[in-house]
Amino acid sequence: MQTIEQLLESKDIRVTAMRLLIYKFLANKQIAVTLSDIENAFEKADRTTLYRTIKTFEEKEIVHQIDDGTGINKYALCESGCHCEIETDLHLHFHCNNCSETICLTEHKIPQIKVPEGFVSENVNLVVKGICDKCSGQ
Amino acid sequence: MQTIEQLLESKDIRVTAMRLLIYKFLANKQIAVTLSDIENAFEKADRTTLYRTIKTFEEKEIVHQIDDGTGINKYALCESGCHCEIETDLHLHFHCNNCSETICLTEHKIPQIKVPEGFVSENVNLVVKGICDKCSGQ
DNA sequence: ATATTTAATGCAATGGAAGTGCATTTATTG
DNA sequence: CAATAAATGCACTTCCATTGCATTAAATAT
Ligand SMILES: [Mn+2]
Ligand SMILES: [Mn+2]
Ligand SMILES: [Zn+2]
Ligand SMILES: [Zn+2]
Repeated sequence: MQTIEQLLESKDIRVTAMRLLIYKFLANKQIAVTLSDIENAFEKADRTTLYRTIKTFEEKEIVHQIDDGTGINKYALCESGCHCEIETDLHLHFHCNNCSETICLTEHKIPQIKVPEGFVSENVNLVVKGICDKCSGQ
Repeated sequence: MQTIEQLLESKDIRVTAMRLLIYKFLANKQIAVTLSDIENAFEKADRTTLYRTIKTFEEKEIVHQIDDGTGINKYALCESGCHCEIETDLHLHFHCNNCSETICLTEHKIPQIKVPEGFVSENVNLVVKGICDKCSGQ
């Protein structure tokens, strides 16, 4: 069991107060968040700092960006030990048309997708839209 | 074999010079195009007109919008007789990381995706990224 | 401990793209 | 031809992502 500080350091991310706060914020969320979500949670902090913090987290692979089709980038912590760039680690995302929340279905890996001759698959983005468990009333 | 005019009329789209031009432009493209692509092809036309024409085509289901993860909406003609809203008609899209082109793989339908209990799937977006046939040199 | 260097943060500004209100032109219909 | 409705053009707005540069804070060397 490592502390957040240790995790950040192990990924070559220098520990700052802001980074710890943002990490904890993401860790507490069960859903993917937008930059604005983070902004609203930390009103005193500058938007740019939040933006760059997320980008740093993304580069160092403790956060992955999610394109759920809303046109707004969302972010979520990676599973510990995940390698988002590897196809076998890719999970699908669910976007609720009712509450607009987007969640990682980390248990649901993306199936092998066949592409035509001559095409090389490097990455797959799979987003399912519909009604989430909370909104479907069950 | 129906003319473009007949196709538009059958979909309740009034025929105008601009609409015919845009339709032909889309029909000649083998790849999905952005609004800017259309803008560049028709410099005399106003962007709003092009925008609204595409939106009309989309509503009337002769064009589908593609979110390939670049953050810029792309559009492509639907197959004749397709119903983009129906899950079984959904095909996957391929985005080339080299030439940045996005193409419809209309032959490749999206496989049935399992979602957890309580979730209801209404729509699926599947984008494969990698190297296209032209760029892979084969 | 202090000076030097490097990284993080804050502020201001930019740019791209989507979208809208309203006036004008064009097409349709009585 | 007059009346009506739709399409087009122009100006403007909003939202989000991104960058340059000055400032502050942290890390390292002296
Ligand atoms: Mn995820
Ligand atoms: Mn397509
Ligand atoms: Zn929901
Ligand atoms: Zn290519």
